[in-house]
Amino acid sequence: MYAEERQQEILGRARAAGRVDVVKLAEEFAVTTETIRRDLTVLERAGVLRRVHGGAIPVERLGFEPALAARDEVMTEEKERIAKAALAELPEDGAIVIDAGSTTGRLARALPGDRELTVIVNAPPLATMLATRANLTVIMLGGRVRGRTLATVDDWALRPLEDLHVDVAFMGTNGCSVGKGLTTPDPAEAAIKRAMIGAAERSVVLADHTKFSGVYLARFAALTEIDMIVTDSGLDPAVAADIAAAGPEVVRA
Amino acid sequence: MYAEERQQEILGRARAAGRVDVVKLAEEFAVTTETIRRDLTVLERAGVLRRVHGGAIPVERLGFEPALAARDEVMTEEKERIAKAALAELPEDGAIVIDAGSTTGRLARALPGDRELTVIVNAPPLATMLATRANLTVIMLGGRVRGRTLATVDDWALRPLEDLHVDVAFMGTNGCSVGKGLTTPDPAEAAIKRAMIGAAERSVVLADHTKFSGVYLARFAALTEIDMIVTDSGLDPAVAADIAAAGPEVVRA
DNA sequence: CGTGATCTTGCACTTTCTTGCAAACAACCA
DNA sequence: TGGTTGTTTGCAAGAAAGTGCAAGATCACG
Repeated sequence: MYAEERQQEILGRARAAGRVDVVKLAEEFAVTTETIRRDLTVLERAGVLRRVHGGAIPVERLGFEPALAARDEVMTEEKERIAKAALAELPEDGAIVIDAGSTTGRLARALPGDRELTVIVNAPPLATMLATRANLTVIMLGGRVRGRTLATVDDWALRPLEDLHVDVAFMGTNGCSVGKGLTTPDPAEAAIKRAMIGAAERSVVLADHTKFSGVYLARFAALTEIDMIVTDSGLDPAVAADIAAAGPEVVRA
Repeated sequence: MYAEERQQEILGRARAAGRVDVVKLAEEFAVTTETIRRDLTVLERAGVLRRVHGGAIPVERLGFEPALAARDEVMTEEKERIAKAALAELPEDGAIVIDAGSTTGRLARALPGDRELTVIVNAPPLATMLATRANLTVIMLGGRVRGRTLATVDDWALRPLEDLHVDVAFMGTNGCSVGKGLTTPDPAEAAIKRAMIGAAERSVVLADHTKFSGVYLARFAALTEIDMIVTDSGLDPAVAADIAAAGPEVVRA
């Protein structure tokens, strides 16, 4: 196993568990704690982890102080499958929007290396990850960066979207219901999402099945505006049928 | 078998398996490891693979950029001291701009946690790092993200700056000379830097002493526009005096 | 304020990488 | 055909990276 692979895996575990432990990692990878510490240093320098005494935590859950061992990323298996399935909707070339979010983040990571694409994002971590890819042109939407979601919002993010037209928007969501459509807790984020969908020829929503049981404050799209919803096999087929009846094609990966 | 064919085959295997091993490839293609290494170098230059110690990994498999961390491994001591010294120029509260760059990145990392500040950045990694801090409001400038420097450029980054006024701009630079002022290789980045300085009440440049021996394509500021230059003790005092005579206060940390 | 755990740092060892050079090979052009 | 030119490959020596070990510093927590 290469050092980079180990680091990748460590990052994944940190995001999944909300925190990793030096000694445990050393045991599981069968290396010494020094090696793990060096890995954590690399990851911290890359800006994706923050080291703490005994281990490290991913930057995106730094805002909340001390270790509520709350799992940050759940349903990783399903999200991976959803992202893979959504890749089928990628245009051969052209432009896409990728919304901020953990599932859409996996989609971004899985973008092929051999297709010339222009990618519009509003999440600084996504921009960092994608910008070094030789086959991609990355455009970052500006604006105030929300600490919670690490996504840009507000006026400066909205305005460029008015002048953009992309082939496909890959969107995340917090809630998805037949009656209320797609919802999210933050009105500012809802505004961005709405603008993203407005700028796109087709809109594809990536949502694991847990997202279909909640409704949040701000609606950013009705189901009729969405062309496809990619979810996992855990979604009740009856609900899937209801949604499909309301407009979007439903793919259960 | 031609080199080109072999490289395509290597790329195919890397994408299929997620990784390739130098020694194994050498055996299977019946060539020496040097040849394989040269192939991997070609593929890396094409932007489709990332070489790692012992082999290579396709870029789409990598979720973060390890190369980024490696970039600021030179002059770390000096950069750290420069960043610390520049902190003295922070306003009590108010707004600042932090330019993209490794030295300014260290400044960002060292920002105090007890001061209410609005921070304007054009580098996604900086935005990610700072956004989770409770005492900071982070505003990201949008635009196309350059892969080389991970900084946003072009029109959408420039326009918001016209409507902004900040107290201090902390700038990086590639070259700094008495005759030619502050220069950088990329005209698009020069435009952003120029706009940043224009939006700021005071401009502070962070530059280690190696920056004073080069001049690059595009000038983004004359020395008279700069209020202070923070550098390290490795700078020739005579040069420092020349610079100071041209306008900015020179601090040798 | 002490104690055990955790962290840093320097060093050594092994594996891997780079680089200069020469041989092998293909291509090109009288 | 034969000579020239440029590319590819292999070899060998020196450089660098990754890892583990050990000693000392630092931290968290009772």
